[in-house]
Amino acid sequence: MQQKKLKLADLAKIAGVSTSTASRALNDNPLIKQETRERIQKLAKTHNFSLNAAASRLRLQKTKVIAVLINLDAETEQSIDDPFLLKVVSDINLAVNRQGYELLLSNSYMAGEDWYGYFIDGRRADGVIVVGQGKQQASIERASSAGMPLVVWGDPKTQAGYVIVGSDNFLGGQVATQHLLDKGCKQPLFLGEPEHAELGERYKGFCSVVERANLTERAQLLKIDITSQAAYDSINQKLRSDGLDFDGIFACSDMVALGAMKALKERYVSIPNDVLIVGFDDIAMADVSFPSLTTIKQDTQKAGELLVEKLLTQLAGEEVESSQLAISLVERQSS
Amino acid sequence: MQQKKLKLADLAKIAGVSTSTASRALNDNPLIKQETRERIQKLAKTHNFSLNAAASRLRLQKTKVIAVLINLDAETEQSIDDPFLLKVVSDINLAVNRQGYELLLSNSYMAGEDWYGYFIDGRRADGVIVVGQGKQQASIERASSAGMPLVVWGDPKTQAGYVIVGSDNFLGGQVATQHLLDKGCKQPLFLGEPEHAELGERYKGFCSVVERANLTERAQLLKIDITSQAAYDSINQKLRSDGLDFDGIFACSDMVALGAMKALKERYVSIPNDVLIVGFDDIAMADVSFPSLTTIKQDTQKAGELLVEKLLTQLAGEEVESSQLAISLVERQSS
DNA sequence: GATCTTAATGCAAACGTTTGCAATAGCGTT
DNA sequence: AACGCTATTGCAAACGTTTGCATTAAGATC
Repeated sequence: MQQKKLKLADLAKIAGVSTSTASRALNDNPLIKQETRERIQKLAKTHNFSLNAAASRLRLQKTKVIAVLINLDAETEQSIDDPFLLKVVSDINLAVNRQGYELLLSNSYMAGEDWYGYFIDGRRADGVIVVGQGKQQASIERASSAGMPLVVWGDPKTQAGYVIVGSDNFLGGQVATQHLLDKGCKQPLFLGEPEHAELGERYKGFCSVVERANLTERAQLLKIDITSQAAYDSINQKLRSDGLDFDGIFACSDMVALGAMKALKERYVSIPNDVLIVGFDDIAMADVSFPSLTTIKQDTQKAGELLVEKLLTQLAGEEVESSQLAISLVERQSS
Repeated sequence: MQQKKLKLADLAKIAGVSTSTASRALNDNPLIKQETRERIQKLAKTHNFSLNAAASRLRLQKTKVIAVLINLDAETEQSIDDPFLLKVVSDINLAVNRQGYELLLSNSYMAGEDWYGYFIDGRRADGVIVVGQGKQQASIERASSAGMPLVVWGDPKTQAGYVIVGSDNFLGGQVATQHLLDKGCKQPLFLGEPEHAELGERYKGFCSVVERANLTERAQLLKIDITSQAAYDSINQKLRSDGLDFDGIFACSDMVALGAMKALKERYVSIPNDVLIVGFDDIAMADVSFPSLTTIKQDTQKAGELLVEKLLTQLAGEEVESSQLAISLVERQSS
């Protein structure tokens, strides 16, 4: 079994130095002679010694932890199932680790109302990355103005008192829609939820292109919950009631696009011959579906890096600004 | 801006009691008069007071944190992209929170070799949930025999010195394969990686059913990396070199199944008329693909709850045993 | 050889909780 | 009036680091 936990003092005794020296040695403090440092570090390794993070955090008043707060709209407790969001979290995780920080995975359920108190005063994390602006914008705003180091994954165009990193959703909407038109679409349909911050920008992009092409009369908006199931259902229903009165879909996300695609395929509407489809996100499934899905790619890896970098800069006391990530059109069979 | 952080002593002073009383009051210790307790709790709320978790952990020698260690096979640093794994993590997160614990998201990159030292001695977490047995079984074994509270998501049939929670993969393989045969399949193909712990069991289930039906001669194994891309590539290549010499596929995961499906559809092989397909996991995409994918559903929510429950039981000092989750066949259009 | 400088190390306080034990107050019993 | 009992509360130590300051050792300078 495990022998009793070594503390720094024990290690120091073994090495025949004081705890201060041991501490400094482990932190590679140049005050300590190079040789001594190496000796103690080696000793620590052979004895499987680890510093007590709790003690260290108490003394240093910082945690080397970044909290990631997944901001679910749902009032209902439920796990995330959009693969895109999960990908974002996973890429943040990587970026966080690469900077030598650890990642506390949290959500509004744990953090309660007073995020500043919970995370910062509570010494659970040094800063927070919020994934998804959702409807809790009030909580974000409050935490931010309380001085909490904070970066949000959302739409950078949002006018807010906090730093936002996100794709250029407006441009993405334009590119996607323009692509539809270029491919001959005359009756474009937007499938999504314009109330939502990021998706709303995509819709605005859609509208601007449609207007420029004088197609406003023939364009449509189909408002749905942003799940593939809802997309499937509502396209189905629309086909039943209105028939096929559109020839191109810009879906607000890939999951939504895939749901719509399924409904169309079941009714033998040919993609891309009868209806063109463009999605958003570029999740793994976009490439694997049949026909494969044309989409707007969001660079989640870059996103993760940028979110973390901006947060660390804030922690260092410097001012930071929101920024927008470039998007790119990935052309596949559905268009 | 933020006024200076209140400490327990300050709150106590405001309330006109000692810190001990304040501490006990916040922890609802019955030593303190009911009335006093309520008064102090209310005061804490109005002043946005939060206990310093670092100090608390130092003193208590426990963290109320559970670490989730994602055990990637890949030597290459890379983010996870199998939606199923992410779903598992997300459901663990929920279960962890429901028990009043927090979730530290980690991976072998951060934890290094000496997991016990890093998590337990380092006072970063009270216990660890490992997702995926992967190839690091040695690290797991070592941590476990060092006495680390630990539960692994994997295949419960594995003979190992640690507690495992997982689906009945063998039975799942049998059910899936039997279903193929019931639907008239005469030349079943297993698509996956039999070396892998969980997938290997699925393959064994496949074999046992095939044997019982005297189809061993006509059954095939196609060994691939477990990504949809690899599945797509290898089915493509197989069609080119061998032609269509199978009429049913049991894919080791839904992502793999979807990759295979795409290859088949591109060559106008009809699903389910020419080839039946059954997957494993029941990710969201299984329902949305066209044709929708018959699959073996794993109950990730139950998994999350069970993993956490078993870990907490271990923390309480009791012995725990591995256990198997029931699986179920979800029949859709692909079969 | 006394003094100064520099390099390396040690001492002890502080971070903010929790808790065993001691202390106090209030009240009934003899 | 002294005592014992119970219900509350307070005192002070301990958890294991880190770091400002003091100290020591060793070499350099006059």
